[in-house]
Amino acid sequence: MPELPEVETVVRGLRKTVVGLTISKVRTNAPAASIVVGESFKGRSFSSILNGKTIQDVTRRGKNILINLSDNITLWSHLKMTGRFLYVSQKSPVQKHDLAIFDFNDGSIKSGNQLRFNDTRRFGRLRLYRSCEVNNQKGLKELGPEPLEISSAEFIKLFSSTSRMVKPALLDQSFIAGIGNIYADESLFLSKIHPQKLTNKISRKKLLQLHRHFKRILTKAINNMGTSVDSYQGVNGQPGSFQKYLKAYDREGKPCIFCAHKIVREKIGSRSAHYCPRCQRL
DNA sequence: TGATGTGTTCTGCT
DNA sequence: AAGCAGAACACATC
Repeated sequence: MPELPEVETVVRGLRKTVVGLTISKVRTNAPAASIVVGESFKGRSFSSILNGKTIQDVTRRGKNILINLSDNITLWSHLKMTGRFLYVSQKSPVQKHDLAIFDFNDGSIKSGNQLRFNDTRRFGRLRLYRSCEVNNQKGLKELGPEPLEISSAEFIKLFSSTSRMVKPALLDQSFIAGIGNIYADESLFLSKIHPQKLTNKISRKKLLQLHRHFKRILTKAINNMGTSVDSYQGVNGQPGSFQKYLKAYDREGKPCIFCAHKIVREKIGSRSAHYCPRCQRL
């Protein structure tokens, strides 16, 4: 499942492969919901807008990918659960779930590769907006702070500003952006905080630990090119390797690394939470 | 065959 | 107002 480290890995992969290239052709094979064109384009098609545009840079906001194109146009993508960008040879067979295929001008590039947006579950999105309006779109404008940028003081302030269970809060993109189930469970485990603990009832000391731990975990996961417990792959098809460092997520029934008690898995805030009931007390 | 899980958005409840 | 539950989305997997 792509969360911040996986999305960051994809962004870095796109920077290495397609920045500087000019789009020469776009083919789509997607349900209407998967590809959205902003109203200011007045009914023009996705492919006609993209044709001839040069990819200038690629950035990330939370779990969102922003591909900035020439003429102040931004291709905004969210991978949801199974979305992928793959940079592959034009000869590689088109897959059933390749929803969009981008060809590039040859120019000086001789690779003959193309970029494909593939999504088996079709929850992922590609959206086109003018760069000046993209940040005001629903899904981007209400995002909370970036976890790798927030200071410890801001972090403590954020947690004291509300009273809600910490696990659902961490998953709430408007509370803090980019964290999903894997890294929420991992950071709460290392900080020894129960997932149902209320945000404003966590001690300052524990909050500082949580702040430090999730920065450390996210950074280490990025360095390992993400976590592949399911189907996640980077732009070149490579899996991540952070799964070998998981201590709580996907370890139901296995011994806690601190006390050997079994890790439990329980629905909290309608999402499964993995934690050690002995180390993480309410 | 049917339940499950996954991120996000939406609706409706308290 | 804020937070929560549940549904919906689409599909593979078990």
